[in-house]
Amino acid sequence: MKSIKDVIAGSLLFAGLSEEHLAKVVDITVVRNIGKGESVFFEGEPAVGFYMMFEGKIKIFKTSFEGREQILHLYGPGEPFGEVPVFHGRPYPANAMSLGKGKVLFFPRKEFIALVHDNPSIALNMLAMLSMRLRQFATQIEHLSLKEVPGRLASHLTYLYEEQGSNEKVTLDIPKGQLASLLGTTPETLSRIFAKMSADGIIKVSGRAIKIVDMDKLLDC
Amino acid sequence: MKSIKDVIAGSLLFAGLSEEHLAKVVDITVVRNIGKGESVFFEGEPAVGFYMMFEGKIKIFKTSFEGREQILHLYGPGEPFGEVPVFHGRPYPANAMSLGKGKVLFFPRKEFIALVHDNPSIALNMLAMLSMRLRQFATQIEHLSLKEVPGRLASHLTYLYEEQGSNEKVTLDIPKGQLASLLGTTPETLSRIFAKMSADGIIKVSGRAIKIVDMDKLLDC
DNA sequence: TTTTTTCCTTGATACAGATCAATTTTTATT
DNA sequence: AATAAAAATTGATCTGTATCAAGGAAAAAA
Repeated sequence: MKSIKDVIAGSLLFAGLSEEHLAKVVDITVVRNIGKGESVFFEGEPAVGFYMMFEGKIKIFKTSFEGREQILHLYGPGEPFGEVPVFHGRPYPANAMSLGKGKVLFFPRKEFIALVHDNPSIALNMLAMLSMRLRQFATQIEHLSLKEVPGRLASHLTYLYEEQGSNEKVTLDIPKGQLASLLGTTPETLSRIFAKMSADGIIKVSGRAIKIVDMDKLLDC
Repeated sequence: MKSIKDVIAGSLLFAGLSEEHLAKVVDITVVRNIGKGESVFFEGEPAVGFYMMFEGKIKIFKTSFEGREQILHLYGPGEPFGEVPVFHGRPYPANAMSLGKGKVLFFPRKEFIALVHDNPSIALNMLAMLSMRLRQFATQIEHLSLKEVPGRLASHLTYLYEEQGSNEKVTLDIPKGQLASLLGTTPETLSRIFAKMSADGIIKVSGRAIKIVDMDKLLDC
């Protein structure tokens, strides 16, 4: 089991810090246990700091008036979230809810800002972090607007494929209903598309395990 | 007519810099004239620096394989663009094209990074900048996924309403076709919705001038 | 293991919005 | 002012996907 310090030191945000500075970071961290489906913060809530995933998985999402949900991000251990308000004071722009049992680290705003002043490299890491997220968002907007659901699913599967490395088999790391919300569609539609892709000999689905049978066809979606 | 220094000093990115530092910024800037419809950079192109709008208006956008276009941002004087690649080296994530005749300022990556080292407050300004953009993107994703086109148009009109202040009249600052691309729809659909809203007594359209007749109904869209 | 709950799938239907096509209006150019 | 080019509108049609509804499978709890 990883320690708080392990996770912090292994994160991109705090990468390259000296032992001394790392200790200071650990010093201001607060650990919090979260249960399945528990909220860490809500959209519009005033922000007094930001978080980093310690154990488990969290979703950052928006909800419509009618109750439909769009996932913006999924974060795992070592990934910070809720940092946006830290740098311009406004409330949290979206909701954060745990997908399972887990632990999060909390960094109070004031103390963190002080740390940044001491350590400009944190600011540069943070800039890189936010830049990466902007890029991801741009891709998500592109997909939502210019691709249809099969294309978005195909992109996600190839993304998992590259991430997971092993042969032609990928494993979904979230329930299919949540994947639907991430792709900007409904569970019903996603289910139908999985069925269609299977019928077309593109993939083979058994539970959360997806075998990519024909990568070329998949990329054509 | 504003000078280069005026625009730089008035930008959020370089806000609060001393005269001395401002001079250094001006020192590394390169001015470039751009014509209507001219591209400043393309998606995938290696980035050697970033830009700031000097005169005119620029759109940042993605295009689909079939040629449909989604605008991610519209920027005017004083607003930087193409900064994302500066902080993690990868190529530009989208295209930039001028909407009319104008001028842009270019900041070479290397020189700018050196400036940041000298002046940590630039880094903090940049963090605030990127945070704001993440927030805007989150809203855009929310709208694309959870709202229908009339709702997106309504949001845009109320946004213009707040920005422009004056009575119940707002003026579109871009052609309607470009607005369609910004809202993630087609010119045809947008045109129909304008017609419908007019028929419903919500707004009154004459060219680019929109009069908001019934704000309550508009917010209900 | 049995029960309960959650998640997923499949069918039938409805609709928002894209696309194709043609015209009109507006803006730019000579 | 006349001509050309670009932008916007309107009609007809088609399709992807949401929604409503119900049944089945898997996972969690007892």
